[in-house]
Amino acid sequence: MKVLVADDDPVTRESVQAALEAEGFAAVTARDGDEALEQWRIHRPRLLCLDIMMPGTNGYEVCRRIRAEDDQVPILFLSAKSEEIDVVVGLELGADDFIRKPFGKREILARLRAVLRRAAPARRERKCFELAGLTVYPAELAAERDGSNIDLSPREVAILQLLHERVGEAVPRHDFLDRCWGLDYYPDSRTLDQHISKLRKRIEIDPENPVIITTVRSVGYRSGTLRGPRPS
Amino acid sequence: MKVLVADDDPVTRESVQAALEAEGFAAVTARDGDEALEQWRIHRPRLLCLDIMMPGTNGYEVCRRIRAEDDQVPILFLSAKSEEIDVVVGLELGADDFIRKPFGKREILARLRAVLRRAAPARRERKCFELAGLTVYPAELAAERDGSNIDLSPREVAILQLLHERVGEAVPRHDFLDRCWGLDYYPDSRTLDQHISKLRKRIEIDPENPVIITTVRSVGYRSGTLRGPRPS
DNA sequence: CACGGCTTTTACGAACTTTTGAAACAGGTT
DNA sequence: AACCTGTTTCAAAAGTTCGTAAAAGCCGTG
Repeated sequence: MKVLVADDDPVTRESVQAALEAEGFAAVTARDGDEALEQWRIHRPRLLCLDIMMPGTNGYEVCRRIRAEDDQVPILFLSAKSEEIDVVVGLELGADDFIRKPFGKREILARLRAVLRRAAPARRERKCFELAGLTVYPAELAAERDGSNIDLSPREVAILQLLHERVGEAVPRHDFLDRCWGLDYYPDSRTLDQHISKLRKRIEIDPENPVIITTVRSVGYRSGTLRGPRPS
Repeated sequence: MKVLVADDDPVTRESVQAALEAEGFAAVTARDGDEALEQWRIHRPRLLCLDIMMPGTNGYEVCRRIRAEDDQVPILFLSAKSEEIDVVVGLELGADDFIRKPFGKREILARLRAVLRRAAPARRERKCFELAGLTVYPAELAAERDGSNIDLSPREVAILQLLHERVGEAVPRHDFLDRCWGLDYYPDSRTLDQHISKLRKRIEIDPENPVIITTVRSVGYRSGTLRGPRPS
């Protein structure tokens, strides 16, 4: 997830960058407002942290210009002088949060996540879905089959969700890694197989002859069948 | 939908008003606590945003007086950046959320809607609610199980309330911190676990095998089981 | 300003999950 | 049948997350 950090003070800039990168964000940096705008156009980060006081174009102005093009992307202001932050500015520019310096690594990460969570598409996942007799409740990290409950880990739910989204399709292994593990993560090992194996043991009636998750050799896995579903 | 905004700072008051009106709410405003009470009697808004520090009758006091007449209407506190929000006091008074200034338009709208959504279906429960055999009396800061009484702190009530609102769901740890501790709280520690642990010792029959509050590893906690128990 | 009662943090073991490497296995080809 | 390729399983190593006791921190009281 790309995040833009704009601050003229190299110490702040770099420490924020380091904190973000340590948590798996890709930080793009800028030294001043104009550079921020330029980087914004190039990278289109999913979130911006803007220092208010910067040489040249200041943070407010950068915000205003970005808002002209995109009124969605979350913007978080950093400021050295708390007194100068004005509530009205926050409301009018569409800022999402303000953080006063000095701030801790934990604080900025927590707020940034809060902002992302809030800005995230308010999509309410459907309450449950079914996969060959197994009812999965994503919000509850649980599933049910024949009346008995099975707890699932977030990863397992993600796997089942992906299979459900593409029922009948052979979903390539790589897509699972992408979706369930995160983009640039690439275990070149038996990780996925292992998860599938464990999952089968818990959700299949007969794990030796899987019905819910079937293997598609040299491609990946599939749930359900194209047309003509008969496990006969 | 009528909303009352009480704040002695005209800038905040007017910008919040504008933000609300832009989204289709009818904002009624008040400059201080007494005016807020007066407007409350006249308009009976469906939601209140109260600044904590106001000349004369402060926000907490306004809340207390309104609660004497109506323990349903959602109340949301605004607080200036410098003051510590006393979440415990707020929870005791029956506050529904806290917002720290300065705040973004999106933040206040998001929180306001969240509060409304929460309050809408199951209005503040009559007097009590049940959670796996435990009857909780929020107003009395107490619970009852098998006839014996258990005293609870406001924080504990808040935790149980959140679990009740989302029975069956795996409620993320962060949601507890947000709701039960308030903003600006970034514990890097086992604070939540500690509270859960203490709570379990007092409310569970067998704290080693919790039934009321179960943990959902890597997510948070859950109470109860699947909501739609049978899609049969 | 010490004391008691809370709450939060620290510290660390226990429990659980994920990853990995090795080896057995299965399907399809030659 | 021998081979090649990709999959499954196993067991153990790594890595996380959780629970809790104990220490530290807070706050109002006497």
